[in-house]
Order: sequence, then structure tokens, then C-alpha cells
Amino acid sequence: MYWTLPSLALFLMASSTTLKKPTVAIHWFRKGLRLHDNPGIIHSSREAVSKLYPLYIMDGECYQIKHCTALRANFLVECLQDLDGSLRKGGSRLHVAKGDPVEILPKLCAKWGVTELTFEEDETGEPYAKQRDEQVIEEAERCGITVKTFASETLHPVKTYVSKSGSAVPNTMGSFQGIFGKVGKVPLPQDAPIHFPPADDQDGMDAPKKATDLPWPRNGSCEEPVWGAKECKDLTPIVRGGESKALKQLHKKVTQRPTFVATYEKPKTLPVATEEMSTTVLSPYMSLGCLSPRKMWYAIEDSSERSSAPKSKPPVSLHGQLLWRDFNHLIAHAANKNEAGSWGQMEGNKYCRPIPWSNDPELLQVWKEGRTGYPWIDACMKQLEQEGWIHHLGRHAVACFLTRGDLWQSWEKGAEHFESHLLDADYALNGYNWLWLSCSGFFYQFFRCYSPIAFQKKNDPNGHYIRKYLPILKDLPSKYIYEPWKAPIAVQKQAGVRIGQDYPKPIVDHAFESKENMSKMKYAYDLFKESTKNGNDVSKKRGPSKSKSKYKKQKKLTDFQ
DNA sequence: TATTGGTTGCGGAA
DNA sequence: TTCCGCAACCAATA
Repeated sequence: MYWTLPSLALFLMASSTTLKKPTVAIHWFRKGLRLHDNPGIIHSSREAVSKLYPLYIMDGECYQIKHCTALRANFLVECLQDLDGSLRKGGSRLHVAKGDPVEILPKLCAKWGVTELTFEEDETGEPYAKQRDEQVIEEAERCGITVKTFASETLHPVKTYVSKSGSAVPNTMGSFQGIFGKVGKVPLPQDAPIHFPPADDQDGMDAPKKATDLPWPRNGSCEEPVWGAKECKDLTPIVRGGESKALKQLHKKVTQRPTFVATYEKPKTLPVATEEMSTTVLSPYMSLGCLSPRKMWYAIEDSSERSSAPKSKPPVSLHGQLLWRDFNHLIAHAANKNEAGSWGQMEGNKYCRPIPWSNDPELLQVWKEGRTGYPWIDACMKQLEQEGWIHHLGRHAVACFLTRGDLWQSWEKGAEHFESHLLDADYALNGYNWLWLSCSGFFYQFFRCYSPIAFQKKNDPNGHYIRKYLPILKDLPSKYIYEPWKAPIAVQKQAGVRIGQDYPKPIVDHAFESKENMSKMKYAYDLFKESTKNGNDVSKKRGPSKSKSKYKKQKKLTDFQ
């Protein structure tokens, strides 16, 4: 928290001269793991800087590491190695420390005689990042170090949207698009510096080489790493990390496909692809800032202009996807503005309706491990575990299933699981989408419910996707691939699978539970309406209306192997 | 107060 | 393939 006395004395000796000293800078990478369109590193690579220390701090408490799986940790390591390699080409290198930035930064500033600190702002108000940055800035300024922060995570700075919004920030995509239109042109992305000021210190602080070099998450009081034993070579991430890979992916998926880009409509892309994905899969790079949103914006524009096809428009177009991203950052920022960081939770979150979710750890675990007995749901959860990614509509299906659709478990638990597993885990986007899917905020049509059977049957009638991620079912006839419990025993035998033994029976009856849950949602909404209209007097409300389902309540099938 | 629109539902009928 | 009923949500707009 505080400068140590020896380091403070060293620092005072180094900086007390009245002559103007040359600038010695640290650029502190947190997200924004790139050199192109990175205003902080571009600023500190200018001529007036005599020494530059590009620095990353492996902080076990930050959103990017705290709960991450081996897959995500490995992705981060790849990003850091790539950054180090690119810096070395320009005569520099990445310095990597491990621990609490609030303690580490002052020590390094003293050791290196630093006069200027730059970093990319976190504009979402994520509680840990907010507190960390406030403390770092306070300590640095107390010691006379100039701190310069840059807003480069979104197309326009979040504060620009706020200033154009008047009394309240928009809470629908339509109104956000109105604000976006008033802000003006997206700034052009800046090129990466070619040369960097040198750093003196060549000893140690090397970039991590493998995921287990990161400060691993610990399991409560247990000292064992949760994922440390897993070998990264066994993992099959959907993409590999790093700015270089990000730019290659951008070129391959956007620059080289004008018609795909021009006509892109997100809701029409398919989640069941097993080879070439139907979307760009740039999101993992966006989440750690390997790719600048402004770089992506103009790559889309340039590519699209080379096609003569009729062009799709926001919100469904590729530009629209970047607008959603900025909109979500703005909303997360607003949710955290006057609260103690309530975005990402139900309690105290002004965008989240109170819903009385159940708390059944066993059901949650079954969902996490892909043992629900619904192959389409389970296959998605397996892909998440193996590749760190699922198509957007696959996420819809499993999120709906966990919350309002079938299992009636809190979206917070689902969001936590996504946060730890998704390569593209993003504080703002993850929260927004879980509110949406659980009908807790922004989207309220709870009677529109995804069927774990029908939703993808039309796109993938033979269940190629399911066969890939649930190989135990790979020989089932297509007729039963979405509903294997309906397969006669002889068919199961033929396919080499016994439902109830090798693969579970459905854990709930979707037809029944989804109807039940709709009436629970209706009741929760009614209570909310009452409580916001007449204070908190809800005494006159009756219980949830009886379900109109003609199905008999089924006992939960929890006894599968 | 009524109307309209909301990135991405399902299932059956025509 | 498109359209409707389903039971009917919310927020913004006129």
C-alpha cells in the first residue's frame, strides 16, 4: 500500500534535482495487450522518453486471472509472449512481475527512477480494478510521478457517451444508437510504434512461458491450484492468443471476406458449425485488447465497401456487434456509478429485477459438466470446457436452460462459470447477456423460451455438432440424436450407448418445467411492479398462478450415473 | 392512453 | 417458406 522508506528515500534522491530530468516511463499493460492503436504505449514511445519499461503484473485478484481456467491462463500467457516478442523487435522487451500492483508499482518506480506512468483506463467501474487504480494513482502522484491514462477500450470513450446522454444513459440499444450517431466519426486507429526507448534492466522479470507460471487461483483454503495439474498441450482452444494472431484473424475473417462482412446478420449465424465457424471469433482478442475495436471498425468498413451486396445494418451487422460492446460497457459503467459495484450481481443492481432463483448446487454442477441429458445443451457445455468458446446462440441456449427455461438457478452462478471458462470473458458483456437471457433485465419476453431439442434441429438435423462434443452418442440414429432417451433399447445397443448409464436421462422435463417457470417469472414481475408502484406493500398478492401445463410434475431424474 | 418495436422462440397450419 | 396463436413481457413514443 505504501512506499517503503528506503525506496522513498531513493526516489527522492533521484528526483530532487532542479534540472528537468529526462522522462523515464512505465507503460503498465493490464488489458490492451497490443502495440497498435494503444495510445499509452504510443505516447511513451515518443522521442522525449529516454527509458521505457513496458510492464505486465500478474495479479491473482484481477478479473483476467482470478477465476480463470488453464485454458484462459494459457491464452493470456500466449498474449504476453507475443507482446514480448513484438517489443523485442523494436528494441525493448516486456517486464513481468507477480503480485499486487499497488505494492509492486512503487517499488519498481523507485528502482528504475520512473517519472511517468501510463496505462489504459478501465471504464466499466469494475470494483477491484477501480480500487486498484485509485490507489496506484494516489501513491504515484504522492511521489511526484506523472500518471497519464488513456481510454482506448471502446470505439469512443465511455465518458463521451455519458456526456452526450443528458440526464440518464440510454438503456436500450435503439437509444444508444441515437447517442452513438451524435458522437461523430470513430477515431482512426493509430499504428504501432516501430522503435521503443530502451530499458536498462535486462535481468529477470521475463514473460511467463506456461500457464502454471501465472498466480493460479486457489480453491478456498486449499493450497492446491485448481487447474495447475492440467497440461496445456491437452487443451484445444478455439484460437491462440496474441496481437499477431488477432491481426491475422482479422485479415482472414474480415478483410478477405467482403461479402460475408457486408451481409453479416448475427441472428442468422449458426452455432452448430464444427469446422469453419459462422462468426469471426475475434471476441477473445477483444476481451484482452489484443485487437483495437477501432482497428476492427475500419477493417469492417473497408471490407464491406468492396462488396456490391446489399449491406446489413446495426444492430445485427458486424459494426452493430461493436456497438453492442460499447453499449454494454456504458451500461456496466452506469450500474457501478453510484453503487458499490453492483454490475455482475442481482442485489443492488439497478438494471436487474429480483427473481427468487433456487439454489441447488447439484443442478448447477450437472449443467456445468454437461450432464443434463439434453445433448444439444451438454454438447455446448463440453465445447466451452474444451475450447473456451461457444457460439453466441449456444450461449443463449445454455443460459436460458440454467435460469428461466429449465433449472431455475441464478444467472450469477452461470455468469461466474462463463467468466472462468470463456476465452472472451468480458465483465461488461457477460453481465449484460446473463441479465438478458435470464429475463432479469433489458429483455422481458419470458414466454419466448429456447427448446433444448428444437432450437438447433432445423440447422443441424443429423446432429454433427452433438456427435463431435458427445462422442458417446456418435452412433445414434439422427432420429434420436436430440432426444436419446426416446431410442428403443435395441437401438441404444446398436449404437453402443445405454441411456441412463453411459449418458444421462434428461434431468428435468423441459415441456413441464419451462411452463412452470413462465408462471414463476410472471409472479416475480408482478411483485416487482407492485413494489415499484406502491412502495413495498406486496401483501395483497397471491402466489404464483397454477401452471396450465398438461404435463404431470416429474420427479427430478438425479439418479443417473 | 394506446401504439409500436424489441439483434436471435416454438409449433402447427397453409 | 411464411404466417399465426401462444398469452401477453417491457420501454419508448406519440
